[in-house]
Amino acid sequence: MKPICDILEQRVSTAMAEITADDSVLAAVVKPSQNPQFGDYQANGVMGLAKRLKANPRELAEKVVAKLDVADMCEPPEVAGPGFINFRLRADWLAARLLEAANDDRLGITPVAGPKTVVDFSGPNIAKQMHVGHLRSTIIGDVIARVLEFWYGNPNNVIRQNHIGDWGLQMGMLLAIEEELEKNKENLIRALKEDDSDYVEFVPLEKIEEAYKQANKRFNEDPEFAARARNLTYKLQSTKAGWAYTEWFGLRHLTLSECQRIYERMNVILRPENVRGESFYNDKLPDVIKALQENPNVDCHESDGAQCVFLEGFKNKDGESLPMIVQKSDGAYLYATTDLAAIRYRIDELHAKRVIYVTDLRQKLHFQMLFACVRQAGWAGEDVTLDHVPFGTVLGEDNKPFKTRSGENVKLKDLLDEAVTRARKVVEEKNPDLSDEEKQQVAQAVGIGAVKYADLSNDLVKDYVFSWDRMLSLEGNTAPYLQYAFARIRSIFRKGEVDEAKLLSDVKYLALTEPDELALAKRLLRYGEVVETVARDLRPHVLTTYLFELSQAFSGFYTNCPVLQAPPEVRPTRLMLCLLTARTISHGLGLLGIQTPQRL
RNA sequence: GUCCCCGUGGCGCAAUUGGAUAGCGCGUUGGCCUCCGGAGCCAAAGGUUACAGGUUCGAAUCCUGUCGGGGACGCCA
Repeated sequence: MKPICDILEQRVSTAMAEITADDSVLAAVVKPSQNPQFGDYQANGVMGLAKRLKANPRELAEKVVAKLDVADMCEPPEVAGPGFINFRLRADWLAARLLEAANDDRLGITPVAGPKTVVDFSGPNIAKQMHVGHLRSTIIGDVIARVLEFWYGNPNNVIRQNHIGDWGLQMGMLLAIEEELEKNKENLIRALKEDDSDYVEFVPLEKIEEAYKQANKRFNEDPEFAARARNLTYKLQSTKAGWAYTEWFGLRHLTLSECQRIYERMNVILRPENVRGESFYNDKLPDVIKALQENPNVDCHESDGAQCVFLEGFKNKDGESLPMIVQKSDGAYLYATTDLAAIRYRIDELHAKRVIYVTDLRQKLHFQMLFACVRQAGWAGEDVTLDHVPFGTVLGEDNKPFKTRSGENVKLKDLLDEAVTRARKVVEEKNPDLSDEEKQQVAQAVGIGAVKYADLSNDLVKDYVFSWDRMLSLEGNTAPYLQYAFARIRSIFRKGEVDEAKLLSDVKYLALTEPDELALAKRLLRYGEVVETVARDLRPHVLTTYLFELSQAFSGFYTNCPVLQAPPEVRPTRLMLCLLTARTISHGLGLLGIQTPQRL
């Protein structure tokens, strides 16, 4: 079934087309009503049309209503205010749709064919532990991929790409340190291999990260070291046969294994085969420069020793044309170059028709220039959509970027540990009778869920303050609240010893009469249009808001409508409402990468 | 200096991107429930949507300016 909004949109615009000769686009602009007194849905488009036709909007609306065929699903529509058309859904139609949803794995949501889409997210760096700086991109990117996979009904249509930082000077610096250590047989990377043939099992990334910081310092203070680092960078990039490449490969493998563990703990779907790091594009970079220089539509030339692309409409602080540097004066390439190579690869090799970048909003200008450049170069045609999904900063209680007391970036590993520890206390309090193992599983789901939900539940472009107390609260718009709601519904089925398969096959109609039943039913049926909105606008908080409102609607229903003690003629209907609510919460949280334990 | 983003009851956030009387949670006040794990429920108080203009049937949303906060702006990503 299509979302109700879309069904009505189509019906109303058809009616609008019948009463006007104007064949330009006729948008009915159907939206859910904010206020129940105006019905369930409203069409706002007639007022816009009236303006174009210089007609009286109310009269026009009456004409549209006369042509409108919605008797199967709605009470007779009403014209109200300056020209709104209000719709109230019929209880029997709602009931039929709910049964349809209940008997469908996709909750009655029809997949919509979409473009082949690349989602670029996470992007950690080699030799560094993942930290809060990677939190949002990783969480949000995964959600976007999950939502599009579901909405398109075809997981193969969505390609996750992890554009890791695994190349460049910082690698040379680290290799320079390693070179010194090896002289003293104290080597950093190889020591791990000797300890264990599968060095993945031992990952003192902390040690490597320390060496990395040391290398940065040395690089700035010691010219001999700096020269050696540059030389090793060159060696690394010029041949796969040498020591430098081998060491680099071990380092990379080690870091990625650690990342993989983090992704799995976070319930984020991102696998080794999704990794296309900077190194992957290395041999494609010279051709990027060449292609830009030879492209008659692109102004790419040398400036102050660097190769730059100059794009119209971009100015620097002196009001001069702002260059996008694609090759430094020393011949090295930059992230703009790799991003250009990546975008070509995604369009030409992966056949992407839509590319989505999930990064913090400080990179906005970079992506504007990048997109402008590939458009101008003709590498991305009109059939390709390029999106940057920018997000704000995670702040500490002091309203400054979230750091440890000593001013370091908070490691994701530590953050996840603390989330689970704190969630364990909540579980301990709520349900002390669970087995130790189950408590730990639940704590995992609740803790990680809380962190993710807090990140997703407000507008992406805004900063938010990281607060354990708020995100782990069982009250308000949080993951634990929804997980608890789910667990409570599951407990109804346990207590009533309900055979769900039998319920589904037995129930042939739903008797929706109570206002709370109807309100819940209508809320349940809006799930499809919510998923559609998230897929279209890439705004996950629309989904969190919906799930919270759904739970509130359920609360009202549950308070006023007994389920297990209900008389036999209404009990199946109410059980079905419970079942669908639980499934919708679970499915929605699933799209957010959050698990729903049966008990909490 | 230029550009971008943000500003909504005491606090935290929404408002389906121009729709009707700006909603929700926390907190506050008063009431309700001998009931499926209170995730309670109902009611009340609390708003000039930072400010000033403008656009139109209609503005938190669009335009102009001001104030406040954050960010970006040539060899980092």
